[in-house]
Amino acid sequence: MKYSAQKGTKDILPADIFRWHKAEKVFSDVCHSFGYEEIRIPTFEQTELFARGVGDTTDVVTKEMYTFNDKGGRSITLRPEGTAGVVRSYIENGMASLPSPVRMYYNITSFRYENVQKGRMREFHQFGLESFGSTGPVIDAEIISVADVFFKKIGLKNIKLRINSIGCPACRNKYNEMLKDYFRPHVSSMCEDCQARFEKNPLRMIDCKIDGGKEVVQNAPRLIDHLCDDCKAHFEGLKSRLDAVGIKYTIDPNIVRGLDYYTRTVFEFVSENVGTQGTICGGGRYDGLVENCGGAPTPGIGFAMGVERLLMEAEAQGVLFEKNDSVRIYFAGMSEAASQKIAAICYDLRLKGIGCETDLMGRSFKAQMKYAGKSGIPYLSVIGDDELKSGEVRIKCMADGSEETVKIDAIGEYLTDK
RNA sequence: GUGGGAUUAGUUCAGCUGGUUAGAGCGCUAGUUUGUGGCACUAGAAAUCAUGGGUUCGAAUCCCAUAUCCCACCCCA
Repeated sequence: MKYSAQKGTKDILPADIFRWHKAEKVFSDVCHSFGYEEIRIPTFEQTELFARGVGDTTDVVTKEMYTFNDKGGRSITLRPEGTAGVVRSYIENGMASLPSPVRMYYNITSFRYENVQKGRMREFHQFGLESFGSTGPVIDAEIISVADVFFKKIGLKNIKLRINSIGCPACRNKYNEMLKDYFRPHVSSMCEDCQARFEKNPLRMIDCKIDGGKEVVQNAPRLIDHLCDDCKAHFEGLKSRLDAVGIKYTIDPNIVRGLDYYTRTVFEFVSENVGTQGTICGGGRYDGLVENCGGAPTPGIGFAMGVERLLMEAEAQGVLFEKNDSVRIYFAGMSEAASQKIAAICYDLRLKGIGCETDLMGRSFKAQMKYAGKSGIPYLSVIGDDELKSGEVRIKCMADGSEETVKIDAIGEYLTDK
């Protein structure tokens, strides 16, 4: 039997892991610099939470969830995103009593049963963050700047920020009615999807790929022009805050977001190298979500970033990720006695936090040298009877071939100074 | 759920219109005589040619189905 990784899943191999470590480090550092602390939530939750939180009419919930009954008869779902779980945790752990805003970031895998394509997997990784308790546009702008700073720190260029406001339930309902009135005479001439959208979610008709080019669609009233006064003020506040910091953006009235919980601010960071799945990071405000999940009315906002997409973009842009070689020195042994001494030396060095390697294959001296050369380990030392007798070794710098003599007890210090 | 392209050693690929023991580069292991590497040379291991059927005297090669991979629709990170 030949086993293979399941459709839509991928191994992250040792040869590539340094890129992930780097991205994770930068993300957590940036989040910490804004005062966010990490939260780790479970991989699965009760199905109901996602149906409630993400919205039971969304594609994610209706056709993309990994749902099963466990042996106790509970309906379990592998998280399709992180927000619902964080919200659950916020409520369950009484975080409302913590100083506001409560800010958390996370690094998780998510699961969606979808057809695979470029930048889209069934198990994928997300960096995300959530902030609870603040209504003002100040936090909206700050969330966006976390992502912006992160992209700069990673070294990505030309990631475009697009923002929009989809209003509060009040202005959105009013707008939906307006849209329906507008489209009603034209529905019959539109695509099947749009005919379905007309009843369920007319907002979506605006960014339809098929009918999008039609004059009727292009001239349709835009939500951004029909916000209530409060929502309008909020959006203006966000823009002026972004301007103040110098973050560039474009207003894209077509950003809708497919998760039901969003209100007011929605945004995306988009690239052109990830195929048609260009959204590297997407997020927005969700003022009704905590209450909807059983908590006290609490405003919230957050984003999620697709790590695979992020790394793909980094690769496409030729961003360099440094790989720090943790193994500093290779010891080649000339005899059994030498190799026993080497084992003791290595043990000591590792206690001191210095990485080292020696032969594990029973190789000849020559073959050990070959391995040392190919492995890229920066320093080399040969230990044989002479060294055992003298208590001194010669340490060779592989890059330039220079050698220095060092007492065996002082190898650690020698390497630390380098 | 719907389309298009692909699937041959660990990996990247050859294998022409069906014809004996399926090849190469890279990688891997060992050696090129015993105290200094990456190179070079030599040898070796490694493939039920994605899986299951079918056509044929004969299939990696032709046909069908399934799976997986890549890309796209939809949707999202």
